Amino acid sequence: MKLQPRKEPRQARSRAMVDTILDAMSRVLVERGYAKTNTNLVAESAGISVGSLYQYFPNKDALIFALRERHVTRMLALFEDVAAHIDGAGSLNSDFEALIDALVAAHLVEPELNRILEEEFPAYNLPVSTEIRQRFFDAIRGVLEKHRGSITTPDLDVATFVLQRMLKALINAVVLTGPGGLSAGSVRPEILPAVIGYLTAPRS
Amino acid sequence: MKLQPRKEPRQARSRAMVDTILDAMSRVLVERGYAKTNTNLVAESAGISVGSLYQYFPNKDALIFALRERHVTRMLALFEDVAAHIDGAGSLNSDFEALIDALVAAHLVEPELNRILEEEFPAYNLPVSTEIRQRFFDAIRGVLEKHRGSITTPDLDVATFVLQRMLKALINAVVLTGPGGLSAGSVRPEILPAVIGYLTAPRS
Amino acid sequence: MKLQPRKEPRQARSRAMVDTILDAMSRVLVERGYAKTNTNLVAESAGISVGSLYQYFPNKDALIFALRERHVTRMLALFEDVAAHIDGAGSLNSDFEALIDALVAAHLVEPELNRILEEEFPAYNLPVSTEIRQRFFDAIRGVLEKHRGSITTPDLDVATFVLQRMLKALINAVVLTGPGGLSAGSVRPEILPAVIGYLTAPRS
Amino acid sequence: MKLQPRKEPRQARSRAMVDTILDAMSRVLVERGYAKTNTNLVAESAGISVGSLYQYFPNKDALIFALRERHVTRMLALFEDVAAHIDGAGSLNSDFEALIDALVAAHLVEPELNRILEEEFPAYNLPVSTEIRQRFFDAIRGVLEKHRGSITTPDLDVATFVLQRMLKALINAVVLTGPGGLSAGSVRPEILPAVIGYLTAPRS
DNA sequence: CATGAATGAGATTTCATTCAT
DNA sequence: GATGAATGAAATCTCATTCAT
Repeated sequence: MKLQPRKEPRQARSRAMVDTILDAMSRVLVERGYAKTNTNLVAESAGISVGSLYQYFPNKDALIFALRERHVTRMLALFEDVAAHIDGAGSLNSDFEALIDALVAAHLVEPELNRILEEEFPAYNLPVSTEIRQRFFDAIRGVLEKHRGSITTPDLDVATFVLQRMLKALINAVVLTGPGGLSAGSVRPEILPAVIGYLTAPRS
Repeated sequence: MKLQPRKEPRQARSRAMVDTILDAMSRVLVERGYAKTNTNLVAESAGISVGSLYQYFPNKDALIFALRERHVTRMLALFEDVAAHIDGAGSLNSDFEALIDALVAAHLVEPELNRILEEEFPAYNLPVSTEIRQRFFDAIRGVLEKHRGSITTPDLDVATFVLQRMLKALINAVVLTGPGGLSAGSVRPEILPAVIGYLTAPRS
Repeated sequence: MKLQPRKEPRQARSRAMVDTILDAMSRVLVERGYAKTNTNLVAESAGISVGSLYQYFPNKDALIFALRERHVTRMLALFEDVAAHIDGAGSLNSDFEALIDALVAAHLVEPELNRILEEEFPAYNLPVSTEIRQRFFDAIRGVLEKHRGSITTPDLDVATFVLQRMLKALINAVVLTGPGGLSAGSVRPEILPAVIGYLTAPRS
Repeated sequence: MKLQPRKEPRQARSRAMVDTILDAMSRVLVERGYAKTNTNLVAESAGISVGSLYQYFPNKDALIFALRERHVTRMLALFEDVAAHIDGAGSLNSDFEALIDALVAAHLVEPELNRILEEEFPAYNLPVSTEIRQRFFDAIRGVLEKHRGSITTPDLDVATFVLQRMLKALINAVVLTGPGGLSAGSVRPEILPAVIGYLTAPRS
């Protein structure tokens, strides 16, 4: 008579393992850089055998993809939390200020890993899943909708797309470059004007 | 009486060879992607032996670096041509329209190569030479200076830096994405408003 | 009741493998000479893949070094066995006769390999480990000490050093040269007089 | 009407060239070590083209062989000069003292080159020419003959052979090891006792 | 004869992946 | 399922030698 057959044994063990492996991958990546990262090293760092690693990931690309996916998901979580609290009661300015803060915070989740993923990575064949992309998109678009009246941009989809690119570029400029130099300090306060400027620019 | 028939052997032959090799590199890169590009293939595609390739480039990285450098230099040439004709007589709007056109044109020099270079590359290991960067920077800054009066951004250096990032991100969005999708057609006309919006945004 | 059937997997397998590889290295070296020896050939001759070879030796030099070390260790073993039996009860003459016999025997362990190792090698890059050297030195010095009284050489360390060089040179002369020629037969009996002559030479 | 067609044009030019090349080879060898020496480098250092180098030497081995040969010949010249002055009027002791001095001097002709040639060299297929060997042999044997009466060694050929090996080993021990350490200072004065001891050892 | 660019076989080493235990 | 030794294709780079100019 078995009571409480533990809980979700297979799945759970699997999840934990997957995370252990991704943690190891992240660690090795950060410690040695992409060029010197290899599956054996990752397995070792995860405290398992390569064979086991291949039980959870069919190949190296899947591993990379999963790590990126997890990283972006974590960023998304942080970002959506903030975005959810934007109720349109605030001004366009204050709402986007919050959004940008959230995005910057999101980019600081695992900054070194983020840098590797952004800079050192052959993005070959490994696009971020469309679902994640879509949710980032939706979060931004949601805020835009709440301020439809104050925005001059004709098409909200296009505006969202443009904003997404702008924000990513500017935030990476702030986050990726080492401390010192032109960027970090002085670029940060320019992001909001750029966003608001674009959204409220007079259109002919 | 012979007019300089001499010949310019060394330099000339070398230049031609270097270009032949870079052309081959570009071809292979575009055809097979970075991951499947190797020096033997490049040499073969250039119609020379690996040995010869290594007579002109000390190693694979130097080859990639040189290709990027050549590509960016070509883009810069196109861009500077246009930028040079902007004399400040036009409006901020029309001048930046011209600048954006030039930049888009520059990004269409070798679009597939450009895509590989932008997307598949360990940017980290292969920074574009600072001279090229600086000249792009100067060209943009030059236009800003001519319109200093109509711009609300306090620091022109920072503004240039921000613009550079914004422009690169948006133009890539236009240029890099395959046909179809949101981008190309609809994003293009948004670049100018984004730029002008940022530069003329009211500051508190 | 099973008596320690356990198994000694890692170490044991590793040892065997290392020996298999060194055997193969030795074989290839003897068959083709150093210049024509390469890791692929060694792996093939060992009946393993190159990859496996590199699991046991980090690079080609380590392989050569290990082979030399093993060879010299085997020679040392043979030599020490004999040297251990020299108790000083015999005459200087008879003791060194035994020592020389032991040394010659030691040099005949794997004569062809020995020849390659002695003649074809960048000795400079591959010094024999100092421990081995020291033990050869000690064995000789031990015998000298037992006959301190009959030896005219003032410094035993120097004498040992000189003897080591002399013995190596003369024994190699006997062992290394192909059959026929002056050496083998007629040089052998000269080694003892040379040694004894040196040790007992009247000093001014 | 041509007078004085220069003198020995072909030969002379050839000789000079050969020496220039060997000098370059020696220089490169000493500067970079055997492993990093290659024909292109040698040609460059000689101030000629590789093509020209191959006009004078059919292949790399011939180059190495010639260099060794030249080096050994120079050593021989120095050595024979001294040996020629030994007229048997002196004692066995003093004559061999002179001989050893000459040999040491000979080994110091181009010490770094000598070291490379002795230690860093795969001697594969490249024995010193028998003529040179023979002349070294004859020089030593000549001295022995002059002291036939005071020597106990039965066969002079064998004695010469043995002496040659002993001397080479001991002198290299003195010459090759860097300053400091056991060797240089203290081994040098042991060479003569070793030689005399061998030659005058009482025989049963 | 001289030149030196071109050659290309070949050597070392890496690492994603498999599979017998 | 886990293990990790074994695999071997593949990649980078070197250098003795040739030969068209």
